[in-house]
Amino acid sequence: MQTVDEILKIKNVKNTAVRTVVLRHLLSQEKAQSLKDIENALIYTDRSSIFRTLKTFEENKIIHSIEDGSGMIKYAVCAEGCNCDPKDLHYHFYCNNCNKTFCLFDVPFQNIELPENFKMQQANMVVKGLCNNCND
Amino acid sequence: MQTVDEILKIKNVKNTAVRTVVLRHLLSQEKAQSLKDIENALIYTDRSSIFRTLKTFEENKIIHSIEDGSGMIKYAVCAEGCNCDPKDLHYHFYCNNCNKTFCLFDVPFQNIELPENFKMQQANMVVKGLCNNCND
DNA sequence: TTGATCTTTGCAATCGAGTTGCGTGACAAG
DNA sequence: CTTGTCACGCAACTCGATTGCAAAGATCAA
Repeated sequence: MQTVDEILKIKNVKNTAVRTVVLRHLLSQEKAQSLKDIENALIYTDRSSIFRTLKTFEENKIIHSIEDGSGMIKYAVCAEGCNCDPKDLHYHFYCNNCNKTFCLFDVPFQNIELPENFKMQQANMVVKGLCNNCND
Repeated sequence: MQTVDEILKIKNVKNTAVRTVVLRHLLSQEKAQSLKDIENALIYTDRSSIFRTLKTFEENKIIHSIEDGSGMIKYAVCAEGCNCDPKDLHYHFYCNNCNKTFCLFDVPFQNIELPENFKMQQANMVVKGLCNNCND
């Protein structure tokens, strides 16, 4: 696992106090985090600062965002070497019971045969159901 | 194509003035519609009435909702015989240029191998890119 | 038909996630 | 030291989604 400093350096993003704590928090979580999640975890950091930090991270492909249908955008750290190209896509899983969102890096992402003359640039794939903790 | 009356009857939803115009509008569009789209099209119908109508339609599986990342939930009429089960799932396509959302009923939806003990109940699959009109 | 009851509708208000404007302070270049 | 750029925190705002409430309409039993 790369460190906060290494990631920021590789992605050419200047290191600041807020960026460090936000990225450290994201790395420490196994589930994708919403702005509110981060806000609640980092009570001394302002919401708008976290917001702008997330935008910066997303622009620089440090994190990617997921629309899981919860009404809040979730963010997760990109895998090493990810460029957020179609080839880097992966499925997400949203648990209807515990409301957590996982990146399914290990589930193969198959090619989708689009209709004539449609071009894929990105995708947001969310499978919903029960996660291993909630599925009895 | 089924008529508005037939669909409401099959799905056991009482026919009312608002329901008729909303469903008729949805049927007439080839793209998924947001609440605002419908509001703009049906200028004599109140937003909250449309909103509650959409909720009713969704509960009764007349329509399904799509989170395409535009920030607005889009709605489209379910295909005939759809029960909104995993087997009825299909991909959606969001055009980054014209901001329209299509149901890709003809694109086969493959089984996804979830990790051990994860259970799929629904899915929200959105491919983003350029549609046939916008892809030069 | 009448009255009781339940549902639908329209209006206005509220909620909440996301976003922006602005002033301050830190840091860097010259 | 001066100047410029950038990050930060605070407060305000935007806008789609949602709800409370009362009036209008539908339903049903007598």
